[in-house]
Amino acid sequence: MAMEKTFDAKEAETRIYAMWEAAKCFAAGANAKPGADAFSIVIPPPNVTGSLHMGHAFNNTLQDILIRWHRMRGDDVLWQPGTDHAGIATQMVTEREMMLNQEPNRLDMGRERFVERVWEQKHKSRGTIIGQLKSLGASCDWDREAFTMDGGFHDAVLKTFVDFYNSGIIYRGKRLVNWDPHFQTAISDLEVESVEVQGHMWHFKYPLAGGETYTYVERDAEGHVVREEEQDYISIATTRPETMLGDGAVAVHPDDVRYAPIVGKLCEIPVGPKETRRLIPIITDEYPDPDFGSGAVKITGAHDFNDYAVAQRNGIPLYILMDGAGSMRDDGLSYADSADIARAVANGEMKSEEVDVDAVNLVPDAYRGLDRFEARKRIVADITEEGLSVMMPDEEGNPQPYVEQKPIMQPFGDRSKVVIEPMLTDQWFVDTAQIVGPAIDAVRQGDTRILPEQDQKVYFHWLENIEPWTISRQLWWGHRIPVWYGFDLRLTEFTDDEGDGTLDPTEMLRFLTAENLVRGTDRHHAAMDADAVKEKFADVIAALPTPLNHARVVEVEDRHAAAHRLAGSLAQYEIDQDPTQLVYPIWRDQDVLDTWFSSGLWPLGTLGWPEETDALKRYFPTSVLITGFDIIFYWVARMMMMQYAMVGERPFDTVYLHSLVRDEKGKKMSKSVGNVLDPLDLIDEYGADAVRFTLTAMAAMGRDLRLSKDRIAGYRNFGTKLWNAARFAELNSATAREVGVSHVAPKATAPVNRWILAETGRVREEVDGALTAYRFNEAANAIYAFTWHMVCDWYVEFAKPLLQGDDAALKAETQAVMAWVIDQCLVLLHPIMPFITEELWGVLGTREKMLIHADWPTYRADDLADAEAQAEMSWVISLIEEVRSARAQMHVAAGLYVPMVHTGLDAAAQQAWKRNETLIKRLARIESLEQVAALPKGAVTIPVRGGTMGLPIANIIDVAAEKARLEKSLAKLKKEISGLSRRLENPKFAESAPEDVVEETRENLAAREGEASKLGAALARLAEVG
RNA sequence: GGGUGGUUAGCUCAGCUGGUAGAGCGCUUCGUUUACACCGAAGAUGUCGGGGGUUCGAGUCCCUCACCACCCACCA
Repeated sequence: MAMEKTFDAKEAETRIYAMWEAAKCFAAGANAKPGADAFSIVIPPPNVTGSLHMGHAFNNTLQDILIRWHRMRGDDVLWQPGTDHAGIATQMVTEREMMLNQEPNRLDMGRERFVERVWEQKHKSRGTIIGQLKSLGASCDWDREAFTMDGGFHDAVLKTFVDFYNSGIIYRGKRLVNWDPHFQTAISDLEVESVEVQGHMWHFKYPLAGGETYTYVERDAEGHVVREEEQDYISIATTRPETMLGDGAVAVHPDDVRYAPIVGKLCEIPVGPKETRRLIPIITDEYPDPDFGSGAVKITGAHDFNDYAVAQRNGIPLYILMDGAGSMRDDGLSYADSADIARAVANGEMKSEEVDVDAVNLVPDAYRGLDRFEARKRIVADITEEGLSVMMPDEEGNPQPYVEQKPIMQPFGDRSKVVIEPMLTDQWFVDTAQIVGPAIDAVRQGDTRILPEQDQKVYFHWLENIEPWTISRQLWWGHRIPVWYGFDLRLTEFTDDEGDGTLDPTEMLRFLTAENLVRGTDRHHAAMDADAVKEKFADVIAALPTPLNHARVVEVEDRHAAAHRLAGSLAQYEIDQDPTQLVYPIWRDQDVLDTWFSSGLWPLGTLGWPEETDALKRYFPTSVLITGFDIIFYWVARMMMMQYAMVGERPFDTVYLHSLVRDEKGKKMSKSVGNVLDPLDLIDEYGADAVRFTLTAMAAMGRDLRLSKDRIAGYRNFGTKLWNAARFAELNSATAREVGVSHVAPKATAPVNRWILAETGRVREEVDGALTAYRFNEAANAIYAFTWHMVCDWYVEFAKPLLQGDDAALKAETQAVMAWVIDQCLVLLHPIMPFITEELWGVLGTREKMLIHADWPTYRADDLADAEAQAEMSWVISLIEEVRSARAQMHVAAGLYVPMVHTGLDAAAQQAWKRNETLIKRLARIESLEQVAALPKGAVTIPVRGGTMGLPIANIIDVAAEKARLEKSLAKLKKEISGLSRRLENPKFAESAPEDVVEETRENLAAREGEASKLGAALARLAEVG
């Protein structure tokens, strides 16, 4: 069959992939030799509704290279694929589509139906990304494809949650967390991005209580008074005036003498109805920086992380001002009642812990229900109007409200892009400090290696300063938190009418109305499933007084439903006095787990844990994780912590963190900027092999890579080059099909064949060495340079005369060597360019196995090394290069064959000539070689090792050009010679430098001097001509 | 404010444990020699960011400065 001139990637890639799949080539353990070592990789699971972007293409190319390489080496290989349910992202995608389809929205749909709807979305889009990975050539064991919400995986998540819960690693609490007002859920620190934006800082007066005054004195660095005045207020700077309503105190630094006179006094928050304005104390704390702003900070514990810490330290009450959407609250108690409670706390009549923060609402009616940014505007306007802004003179000296324009770091949700609000809410947390130890030690001790090594520092820094991890999300799509709640009927405040210290069931029942229950105390339990939970609650019930101890457990939707159900049940009991009809309602936590909590279990979960599966035994710990450095905290660190916590073992032997793929200008690819290169488009245009090779060649460790289409086209051309080398071999019967499949290097006698075999041995070691060290780019470059510049540029050219010559034995030998060498190129290139190599493998021979399962070579460079042949061929190559260079510069017509002479070549050179005469003559366009006593006048001089050669072409030579050429070469040589001799003349060099370096320098110098003298002689001859 | 990486040919970047600079693309000239014009041959281009130090010798190690990028961080 005649080969086409180019490889049709589009047609072939699909066909070849299907062939591999049909033959189950990717299955775990396929091509494993008996007793082979396991080699396993878990794929970083892409979002199930996502599509392949350049980062995925890069990431999976690297994984596939390692997988294919190890598979060919006969290891027991598993590449575990799968997708992530990606809570927020998938919920977002689904809701967007529902909106486009004009389906009812999530809330109208209800939780159960909505979750079903997301599953539909999942099923619909799952194939997309998987198909895209396949078109890239990823050789995952697709039969094992996992999903983070599969039943088995869910078991792993549940078990982990329950174990953590039972050992106190997971806890629930009302804490200040990052709240995303768009998605209306808590998010973790990592999902918040700080962005610098232009902001304002307002300066307001908080009047001192009772019109009190003090002398405010400001001094410069030398202690001179720069300002002194009587003030009846304290000046506060804030970027968030809307939070003033929730202030609990004003704090100043204990050493700040300016405010010493008023510490402990009260000041008034200058917002809201005048008659009900709250007074808050002026306290001291280390937190305020006296040099910043006025040095006085308002403390709003429920809406700022710093303030929260100050409030905790000083017992300052927390007041929640906003709802989940980021609007000023319009629920709970009236403003007047709330203000009364706040005053009672301030007076010490009530403890701040006793305040029901969810009920107290200190937002005045005028601001209730306003969006937070609208409220800010109104409050600023109101304060300014009232004259409570601090005034500063403008350029003309007229006093103006003091508002600084300044850049501030503002937190945004990484997905929603809205301003994140610190919110005081009930959430679940992982106390990561308890499980972080082994994850740090593993890397410290080298049990797990992180590459590039500099990223270890980042890893350590984060883990050593780890904060609790907020794992609950107020979403519907995800692993629902396996915790059920029931009312603690023992602890609720009953009125003991008889005062005898015992609880009368009837008194209890009267008290247990829905309203009281809703405000009562919960008691929660976690378990693997509802049955186990019921058992737990049975114990709780048994401990209750009669008749409640007869109640049976019933699960209801939520807390409200539970309260009503219980109240109803009790009302019924009042009537029929039948305790067996009493129910004890429980309800499940409404929240789901952070997606990263489940993907944190990816290695264990995909291998079947908590079941003791064979896969787990065989492939865990996994060999290497390849992922982007941007998820080192999100994912890598958490996997380390979680696998250690659950099974006490490292999840990976090595973690290879790669960098980001950027556009050709170095910008991060993003949809909004529109600079995204879609890997699928590129695959379509250039073929998967070209895209893969480009990414591999650019994968220098630890550096971002800039992708350009030119580069991809260049590597597509490389594929064509390989294709045509194979095509040449095929046309000349130099293929495995013709000469037979050879697993070992054929024997060769001709230097040119011995030489290429030696070079093949070298490149095989180079490729293996580079891959072992995860230097993907070096592996790519080594095999690229070998294939193109050794095999194509030289060997194929050398082989032409031999293949077309009369020497049958030499021809046969060359065919055998060429067939083998090209096979080796295919084998060594296959991990990087799987499609074209597999195709050629099939075209060039009939084999026992497909290339994907071919044996990776183990011959060593030393086995194939041939010093004599290598030296001889390097002589031949440099001769040809010299002749070509001289001809080009002398403008000798490219196709013209010219005679050549030499002046007494030494024996080695003569032999080299003789044995390679046909090749040299053809490639250098030499007609003949004759020995002469001296180079004729006007000859072009070609200095070679072991003699001087020349082209006696006086009739076509341009004397001036030749003179210039020689002088240029000579000048370069002289520069080198002077450098080398200066080194050798330095006595310290000989003393301290290693012998071989000194020796090499000497040889170098001698060679340069020899060449220089030849050029000098040539110049002299030219002078005679002139 | 900390941390990390970068600054090498016109462009994009290699250069691992110090021995005196490379690749691809682009550019110039020549070439349809029966594998390949997605090609071949030849060629031009570098104070390796500035300064200092260690060393016989530094793009490579140390210090320092400048600029760029990214990550982390609570300055109201």
